[in-house]
Amino acid sequence: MDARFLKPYNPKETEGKIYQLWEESGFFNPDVCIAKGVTKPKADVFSIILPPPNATGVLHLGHALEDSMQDTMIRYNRMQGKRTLWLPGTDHAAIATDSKVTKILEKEGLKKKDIGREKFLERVDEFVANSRKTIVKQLKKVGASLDWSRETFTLDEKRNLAVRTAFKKMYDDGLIYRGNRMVNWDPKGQTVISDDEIVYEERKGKFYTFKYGPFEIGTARPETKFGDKYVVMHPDDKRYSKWKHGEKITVEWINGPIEATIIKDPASEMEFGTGVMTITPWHSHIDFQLAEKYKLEKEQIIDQYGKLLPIAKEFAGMKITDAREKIVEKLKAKGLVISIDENYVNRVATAERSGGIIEPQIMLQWFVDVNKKIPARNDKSLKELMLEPVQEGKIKIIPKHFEKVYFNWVLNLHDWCISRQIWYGHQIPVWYRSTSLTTGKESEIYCGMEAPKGDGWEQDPDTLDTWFSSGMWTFSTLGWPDMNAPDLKNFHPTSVINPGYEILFMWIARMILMSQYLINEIPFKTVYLHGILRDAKGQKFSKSLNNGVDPIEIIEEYGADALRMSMIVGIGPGADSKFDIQKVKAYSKFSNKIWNAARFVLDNTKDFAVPLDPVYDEEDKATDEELKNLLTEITKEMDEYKFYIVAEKLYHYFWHTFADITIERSKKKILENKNVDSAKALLFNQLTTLLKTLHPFMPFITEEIWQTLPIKNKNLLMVEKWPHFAKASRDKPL
RNA sequence: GCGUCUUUAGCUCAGUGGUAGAGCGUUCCGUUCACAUCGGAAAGGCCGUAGGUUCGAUCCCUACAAGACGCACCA
Repeated sequence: MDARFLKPYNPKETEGKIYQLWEESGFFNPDVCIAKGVTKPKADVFSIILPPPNATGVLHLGHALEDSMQDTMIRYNRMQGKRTLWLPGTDHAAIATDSKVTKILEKEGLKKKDIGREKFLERVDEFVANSRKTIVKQLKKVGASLDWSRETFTLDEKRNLAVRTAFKKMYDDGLIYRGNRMVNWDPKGQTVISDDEIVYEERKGKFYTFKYGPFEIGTARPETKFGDKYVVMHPDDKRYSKWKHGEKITVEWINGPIEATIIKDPASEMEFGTGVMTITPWHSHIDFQLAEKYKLEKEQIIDQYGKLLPIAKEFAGMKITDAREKIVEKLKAKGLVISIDENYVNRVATAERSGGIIEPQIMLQWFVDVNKKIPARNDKSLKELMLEPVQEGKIKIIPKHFEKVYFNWVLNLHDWCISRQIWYGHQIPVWYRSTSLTTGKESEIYCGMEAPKGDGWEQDPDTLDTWFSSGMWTFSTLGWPDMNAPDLKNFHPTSVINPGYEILFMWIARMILMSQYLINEIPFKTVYLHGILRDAKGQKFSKSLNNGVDPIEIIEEYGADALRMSMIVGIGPGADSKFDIQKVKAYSKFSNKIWNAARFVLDNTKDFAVPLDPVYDEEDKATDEELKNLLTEITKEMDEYKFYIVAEKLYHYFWHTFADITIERSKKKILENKNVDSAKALLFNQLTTLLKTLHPFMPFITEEIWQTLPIKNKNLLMVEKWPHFAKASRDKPL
């Protein structure tokens, strides 16, 4: 009897040692599994690319949830004899990392602009290297059986090549264009962001009604109104039927009289306010559309720092928040203020990362055209390429209702703004040269893998949206653009991707786009979405609430197996869940239960040679059948990704059938010396079967016990075969 | 405005076309040997509301209510 079994199960003593054992075996790497004969060279393939954690810091509990789920899938399929690859990596997370390091520098009293691009990037690299080390350590603690020999990074050399290759191809195909369009400018982060990086916040503000000539107009943003020389009303609005479209009137406005033009368009809702509005095409999406429609003039009012331009005359140079009240005061003095509603609730667009209030602006940026027909893809657009595989069922989203959500999003998709005015990221592979030294205007443009030959070329200083590179993640990690890379051939399309539903659009959709377009293949067959993990009160984990829980601390106290079970049992796909330490405690008790049951079985079967084909008495036979039936059931459920049910069933069977009934019954038999062989064989066989089936969920303790079992020529449990009783393929006990 | 999800025991959640389950919690009883990180037992739910389909609905359909979320708009 191993002395360790005389004490309660101690995960701390076990986990590090066991992980090392796994790592040294090399079995995380499917090639090693084949080389060592535990996997057949032509076995089916199962592959998952780890959603790369942002290289901005440490992993939180949500990651632990994701890692537990994926490791469970991976271990199950590895035990099914498949060529199984789980590939790790980290994401450079452009804006997130850039702003994080910027903040760190600020604390040191350093400004980004002062130290320059090169020095800044050095600092970021240093920071990221540390974060990545921490992340790897954490993933190992959870027991993640990731193939570390294939570890990648979205910003490393190979991925950089992939990104440039993709950009050039899209550029050459006319899918990437540069244009002056309405974009979301973040004055705080000093960069453009995509629609998906906006977070709307409800804020109480003021809503002003001003006198504008013969009309009354409403606005929440008086500071944008300087250039408003178009007044819009609904064509059917009888109140204004005397005014004609295109009619010009002179009105007294902020800085004196201006000539205003009447525009009749249904964009102005009759029910809203007075039914009349003025427009600011440079700083509003809808106004921009109207301006395009009627070929109206557009004037910039606010600069990129959120300050008013000379058009504001006496207010020029003022920040918008300061200017707002002063402008209202001036209008008041001129008798143009009709009313002010103090309780107006507005949804303010803010930048996800910096928190800055988005100022829509017309700017020259790079975009991906999602509607252009692509000859090489049967004239389908990127939008269609995104819809098709999901519609046709080639990609299955679990839970299914997210497919609807996905379609909805794709159908409403606008061109994707991919340029960012930050330094950290993939620099846009485009170079400009001005032929005329006097104007300094870019008149030559070159897109390529490397800088063009000749003098005077300057690379576009902008970097790409982080999702541009992560969109290529399933194949850039496997060797693309080398279409003959063995990993790409073997492991793509990947089997499953397992992110939270909140990045269905940002990431999943972009991966389908990139994969469909660049390699004409789906990126994954199944999207298994998980929900958001919240605290016990149902609040999101966040820094401001200071309700964070460190998964490593939980593991230190209760063990990785207990944490993993608590993250799996009863948490269905796409469902949010509350983290409760009680649940972890319950499964750490379960760990101990397994431990002690193993001790009992080992103790009572130590001098017993388990026959290959044991003869069971009647009740043991029934018990044996019961477990076989359970196995058939859970194997099916595992293949259907219902591991949240399987884990619970195994828990229940182990505790309330194996421990409470089978073990108790065996005690009686051994004591009375009746059918002892049957009892002992059953104990041993059921324990081994249960260890195998529990292994994907609780890898450490099951492996630890497995290591002490008296079985000849046994391998690591992680590469043992998942039991299939239907085929009557039994182990070879002593 | 368009759309999605949730509503089951005190709490957190599974689940099934034939009048319900788990974990934790509560109460009681027990336990010298695999395990006090234990065993046995009990209490506790007209499965959000109202209709419909059905021999029969918690499960399917419709409406409603409450809560959460997504998208668009917000002059």
